[in-house]
Amino acid sequence: MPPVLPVVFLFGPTGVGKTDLIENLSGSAYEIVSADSMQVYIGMDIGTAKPELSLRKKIQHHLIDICTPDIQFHLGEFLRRADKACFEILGRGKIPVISGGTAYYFKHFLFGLPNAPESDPEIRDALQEELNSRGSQVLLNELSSVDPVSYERIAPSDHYRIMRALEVYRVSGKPLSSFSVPEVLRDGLKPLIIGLQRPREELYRRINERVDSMFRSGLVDEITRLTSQGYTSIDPGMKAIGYKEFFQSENGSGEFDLSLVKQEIQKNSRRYAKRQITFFKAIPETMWISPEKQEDIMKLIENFREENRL
RNA sequence: GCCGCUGUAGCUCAGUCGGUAGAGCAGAGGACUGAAAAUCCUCGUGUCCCUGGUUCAAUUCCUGGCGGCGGCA
Repeated sequence: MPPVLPVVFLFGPTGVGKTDLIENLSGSAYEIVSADSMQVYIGMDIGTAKPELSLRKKIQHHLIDICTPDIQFHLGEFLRRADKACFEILGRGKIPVISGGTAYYFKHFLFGLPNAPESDPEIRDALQEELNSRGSQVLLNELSSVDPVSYERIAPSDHYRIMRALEVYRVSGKPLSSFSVPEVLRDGLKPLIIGLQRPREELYRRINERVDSMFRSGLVDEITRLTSQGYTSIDPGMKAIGYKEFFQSENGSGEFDLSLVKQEIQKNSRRYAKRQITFFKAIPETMWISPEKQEDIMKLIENFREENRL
């Protein structure tokens, strides 16, 4: 019998108002497990809209500031740490609240890891090198002979997934398509899934305003500090929205057109929010609700906690 | 005031040797097998500025207006 794991999901697109809701949760009854692939990085505070230290003091947060931006954080690491954190929180007699915007992490927290082997950086680099020097057709040909099922499934222009499929084959000797994808909830999981949504227009307005306020709070200083620490566009953390745009717009002399950078960050954030919404919609048993309905949401969470009293 | 250029999708513009039109961006929908803030797929009807004329037919040619931009005064 696996241990029972009651857990609250609180997710929604960037800028929807997750943090504001968490402000209302009691730190003696709940702890937060962040499901955010970028807030894990130390020193990236403003651009990732990390919760304030004061909030993190009021209610314990996990999986924030756990590695430096040169490290590639990934799904497997998230699941290991999130599971561990959740059980520890339960051990303290509290309910874990997984909150964030990385939909992929939520999905696999529910269903578990895919069975395919984890990535191998050396093979991945080698594949990238082959792609650059020989072109995608060579990789496509290889994929069609080694894993025709994936070849059919993956768009020819989706180099990212082509490389992943070849990587799996080179690592394991078996095609990616031979590995099954979990389709039922993990044993013992008892989730309350709350999805936050707002009218699109309102969400975009909030995103634009939040990017403005990031600049007022010193986003440029943050980037300057990170680059002076030696981080460059190739570091995994620097691929985040709010950071990569600075590298892209740099005109060689170390100068950037700030208003252009800001516009790009706003645009990329809006598009990201849209992709998040699409992904979240596919997560089953989600109760969609407006973050304005704070009382209702709190009641849902409190009731869930009552039902799962240890 | 005169001369030249210009007015087409939310924005920037292309185009129709006369048969009511199409790109990029913005935007919308979707996918997602250990990088996911990644990666990829699909989606374009709008008084073609207004007016009159020529014509079977005008957004396209012509007249006259009204905007905009540039130059000369």
